[in-house]
Amino acid sequence: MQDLLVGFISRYVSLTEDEKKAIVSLDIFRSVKKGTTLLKEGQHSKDLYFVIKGCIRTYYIIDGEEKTTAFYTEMDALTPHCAISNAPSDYFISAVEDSIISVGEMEVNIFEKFPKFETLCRILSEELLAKQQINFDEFKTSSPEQRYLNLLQKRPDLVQRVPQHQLASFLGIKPQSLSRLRARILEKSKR
Amino acid sequence: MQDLLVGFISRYVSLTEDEKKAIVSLDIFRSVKKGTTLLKEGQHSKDLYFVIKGCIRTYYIIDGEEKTTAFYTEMDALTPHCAISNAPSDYFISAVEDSIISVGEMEVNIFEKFPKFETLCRILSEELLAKQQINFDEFKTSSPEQRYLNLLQKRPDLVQRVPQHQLASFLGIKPQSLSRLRARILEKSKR
DNA sequence: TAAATTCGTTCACTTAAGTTAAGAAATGAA
DNA sequence: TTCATTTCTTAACTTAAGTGAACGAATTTA
Repeated sequence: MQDLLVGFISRYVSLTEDEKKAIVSLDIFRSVKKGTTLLKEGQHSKDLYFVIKGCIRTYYIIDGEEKTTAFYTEMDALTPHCAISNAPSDYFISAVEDSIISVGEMEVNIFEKFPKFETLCRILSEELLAKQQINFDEFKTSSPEQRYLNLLQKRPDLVQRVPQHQLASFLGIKPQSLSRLRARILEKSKR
Repeated sequence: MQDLLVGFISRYVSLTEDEKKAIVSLDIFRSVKKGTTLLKEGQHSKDLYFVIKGCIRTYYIIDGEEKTTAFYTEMDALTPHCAISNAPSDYFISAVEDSIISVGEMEVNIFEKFPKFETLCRILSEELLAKQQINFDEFKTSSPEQRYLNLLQKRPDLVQRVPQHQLASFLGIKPQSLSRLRARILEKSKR
C-alpha cells in the first residue's frame, strides 16, 4: 500500500531508498468508513491527504445547505488551505465511500530537512493550479448541461459512485435540476 | 520601477543584493498599448508576466466568441500554462489598458541556479492555488447576481476599468444579462 | 424487522438567463 | 471632423434553472 504513495511521488521527483523509508515512516495510513468527517469547518489542521482507495469530498455548509465543491479519488492529493495558511478551515472534508487514505503532516521545517519535498510541492502546486484553472475556465464558459456531459466524459466513475445531490452542487445546480437535465438528455438521445 | 518587482518578490523570500541585481538584469520591462496581444492561442512561450501598471486579461475564443476568464492588475503575476507545460497555449493574453509589465523568462535550469526561486514559485503557486480554489468555490455556490455584487466588493476597480462585455464573460453570463442584472439591482436599491 | 430518515424523481409554478433584434452612445480610424 | 465600428442598453420572446411540494425507493437506525 505504501508503494502506491511512493510510486505517486516518484512520478515527480526521484527518491533515494532512505527518502522512501522516511516517507513511509512519516505517513499514517488510515481506513475511514463512509460518511466519516476528516476535517470540520473552524478546525485547524496541518494534515495532508492522499487517497489510496475510495473517495473523499470537500464541502461548505452555506445557509444550512451542503455545497460540495470537489471530489478526490484514487491517486489524488488533497492539501487543505488551513494546512498551508494556518487559518481555520472554512470547509468540511468527509468520506464519500469507505476509503483508505494516507495522512501526512505539514511540518514547519520540512523543506529544510527534505529539499526534494519542496520541489515536489512546487511541481504539484503548479500542475494542480493549471488543472484547476482549466476546470474553472470550462465551468465558466459552459452551461450546467454541458458541464454534466463534460463530467460524463472526463470522470464517468464519479457520476456512478457519488450521490446525485452531491454531484448537483458540484455542478453548481440543485438536485432537482440535475434530475430534470438528465431526463432531458435521455429524451434527446431517444429522438 | 524595478523596485516594485523586487519589492513584490521580497514579500515572499529574502534576497541578497546580488540576487536583486540578477532579477533586474533578467527581467525586461515592456510598455504595451491597450489592445496589444501578448500571447496567442497555439503559440509556445516561456514568458512570465508581472503587472507593474495597467491591466491584462486572458481569454479563449470559443465558437468565434471571446470568453474572458481572468484579469491581472497592479502587482499580479501571471504564469501561463504553456510556460510550465510546454504545450501550445489554448488561450490569448492581451492588454485591457495601456500597461507596463515585466516579462521574465522561464529558463530550463533556473531552479538549480537560484534555489530561492523555487521557494518563491512554490509559495506563489500554493497561495494562488488557495485563492483560485476559494474563487472557484464562491463562483459555484452563487448566482450571477451574487457574483456581480461580490465582485463590486472585492475588486470594485475592475467594474470601472474593464469593458462590460469582458466582465460579463468573466462572470459566466452574456453582456445583455449583465446589463439587465445591473438594472435589476438599481431598481431594487431605489425601492 | 419495522419505523424513520434520506434520496431521487416528477410536477407546476416562478424567476432569471439566453437569444434575436434594434437603436443609442462611445470609440477609433480615415 | 466624419464615417464606421464597437459597445452598451432595452425589449420581447424562449429556454432552463430555482422553488415548494409530493411520492416512492433506498438506506439507516432503533
